[in-house]
Parts: sequence; C-alpha cells; structure tokens
Amino acid sequence: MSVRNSLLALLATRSAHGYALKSAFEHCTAGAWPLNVGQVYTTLARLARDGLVRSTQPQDHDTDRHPWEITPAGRDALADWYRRPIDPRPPRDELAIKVLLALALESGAVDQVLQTQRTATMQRLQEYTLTKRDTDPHRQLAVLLLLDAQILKAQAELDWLDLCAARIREHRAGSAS
Amino acid sequence: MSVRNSLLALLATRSAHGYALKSAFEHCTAGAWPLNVGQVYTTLARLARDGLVRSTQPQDHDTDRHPWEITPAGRDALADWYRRPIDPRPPRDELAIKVLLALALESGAVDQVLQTQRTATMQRLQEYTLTKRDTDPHRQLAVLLLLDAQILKAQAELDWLDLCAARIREHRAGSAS
DNA sequence: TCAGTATGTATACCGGGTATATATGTGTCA
DNA sequence: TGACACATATATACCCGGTATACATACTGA
Repeated sequence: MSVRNSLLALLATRSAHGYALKSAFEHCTAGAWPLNVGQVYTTLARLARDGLVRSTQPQDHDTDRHPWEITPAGRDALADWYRRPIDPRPPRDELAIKVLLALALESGAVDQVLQTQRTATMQRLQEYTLTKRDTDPHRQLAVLLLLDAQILKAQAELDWLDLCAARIREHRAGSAS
Repeated sequence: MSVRNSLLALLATRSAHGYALKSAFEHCTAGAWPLNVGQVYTTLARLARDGLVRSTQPQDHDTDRHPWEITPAGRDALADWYRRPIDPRPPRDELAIKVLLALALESGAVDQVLQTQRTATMQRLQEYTLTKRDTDPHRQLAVLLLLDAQILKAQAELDWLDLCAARIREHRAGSAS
C-alpha cells in the first residue's frame, strides 16, 4: 500500500512519467528503500484501473509518451491516507513468531535464538549510531529521521529480547518448583 | 518467509496434515496471526518442490490422504533459520514513508500526520496495557510476550513521532533565520 | 434429523516485489 | 569517431505472501 499511496502523493504535486516517480520517491525517502521501476508501472496500471490516476491526453503531434496525472478521486484517496493513521493491525512479526515457536517446540533453542538476535541487533544499532554522527541535521533531515526510527526500533527490539529472556527464566523457575 | 519456516519448525516435531499445521501455528502464536489454510497448502507445495518436505508414502490400503514430513534438507534449513538472526534489512516502513513524503511534498501536512498517528498509537498502547493486566504470566506466557512486543513497539513509535515533531520544529526555526 | 462446527484439501485471484528485455539519448574517453 | 557506460523510459514475466472460496466429510448437540 505504501508505494501506491506514495505515487498518489507525488502525482498530487505534479504529473510525471513512471521513471520520474521512481526517482522522486527515492529522493524523498533518502534512498532508504530503492524502488523497482517495474513496480511503479504495475502500480500505476492498478491506480488507473481504479480511476485514481490517468495518463494525460496526448497533444496533436505529440509522441505517444505522456505523463500520468492524478484525478479528483485520486486526491480524495490521498487526503484519506493523510487523514487516517497507519493501519494498526500488526503484520506478521517474524522475530516474535520465531521466538514463540522455539519456545513452544524446542524450548532449549529459544535461549540461543534470543542471544543470536541480540548480538545482531546490537551490531546494527552501533552502525546506525555511527552513521548518525556524520549526518547534518540541517541538510539531511530525512536521513536523520530515518536513522532515529531505526535506532528506536532496534532499541525496542533489544528491550524485548531481554524481557523475553527474563520472563522465560521466571517461568522456568515457577514450573520447576 | 515466516510461515514457510514455521511450517518446517512444526513438522520437525511431528508429521502432520495441512490443517493440523494451521491449528498448531495459531496455537503456538497465541492466535495473534490467524493463518489462512490456503496459504498452508501452497506453502507446503513450495516446500515440497524445494525438497524440504515430502508427503509420507501411503500405506497399502490407506486412504489417499497422508501427512507431510520434513526431509533432512528441511531440517538443515530449519537449523539455519534458528541459527541466523532475522534478516536485518528493514522492510518498507509505511509510517516513515508517509511522514517523509508529507515533509517533502506538503510540509504543512506533516504536523497533522504526526498528531493523528500519535493519538491512534496512544490509544492502541492503552488497549495493550489493559489486556496485559488480565494476562496470567504463568498460563499465558506467549500472550504476555506478544503484548510486551506490541507495547514496546508502540512506545518506540510514540518516541519517534515526538522526535520528528521536535526536529522539524528546529529545522524550521533554523531555515527561517 | 438437521444445523452448526471442526477437519480436511484444493484452487482462483490479487497485490507487492524482483528481474529482465528492450529501447533511446547523452556524455566521455581512448 | 567509435565504443562504452549510464540515465531515462516502458513493459512484461515471474515468484511469493495472503485472502476468499468451493468442496468435501465427520462429529455433535438441539
């Protein structure tokens, strides 16, 4: 959904070709999520099918390439996206699933899973922190915000891993008695 | 990927039918992510194609339904999953994308986006906290761990939203001067 | 006995995402 | 000048995750 809505947001400021949309998306998001061009075209086709976007009419002796523009219905859909919070239903959380399955099926393996993940996440956190130190908060605001997000998520993950380990310890102590 | 690996993990403890795998997955993950049965069968078919799983040989006068079992290659793949941390490449973060696009394209809209999201996330956090209060840490360990994860993520999201607002304020103050 | 629910399998369909084929223009460097 | 890399530009094939649905059978309780 995010690419779909992003394309609407970009087209709301000015009409553009598919390729330009890819570039603009990557520019706005500071290159954090490279966008496959193919996806732009298929997404545009779906948006057109749903009446949120249309290709501008070719001028008389124009080439047969003409940019896409947003429709009124598209502006409505975009306004909805801005107005509503992001869908709160959590997508499948691979780490949580892995931990819960290990706990349920091979409870000996769960400590190893927690430990491995902790090391890897700690490593990532350090990389983010180093990168952040070299980020100019005036000229690279988007990069900085993204790093903030990744750092906060990594820290939350570490907290959760520690909490898991503690709760599982307690649980075992409780069961043993 | 998480369903694929989960099926391997479940089959590693005992062979089972597709439907039983669905039930077992939901049981292990405390019902947090209902699993569509259809996905179980298509995923099993892919696992079989890749040689990680096979359907057990039917006994002589057996019905033509027989459970799936994991292969040695499947056990290797599962061990890999347990051994390696979850892929650190962050998937597209819809909230971050929305904030960055709003900031870049309609910087007036970003405050509204941040505020709306903050309210919604705060609400969710309160719901999680209420649910957690009614969770027995001995009999519902999995539920508790999941709630911990959701709470920590929601708090991290709130922190990020506040940080965004602050950084954007600063940035505007800096640009204005 | 009939309706509802659990068990069980299969398939169609959609959307997100990647890879790839295929052009054309543009700049640059030996 | 010709070769080569690279950006611009579009289209399509393919895979995977995920949902909906059709279709059975068996149990179970009103």
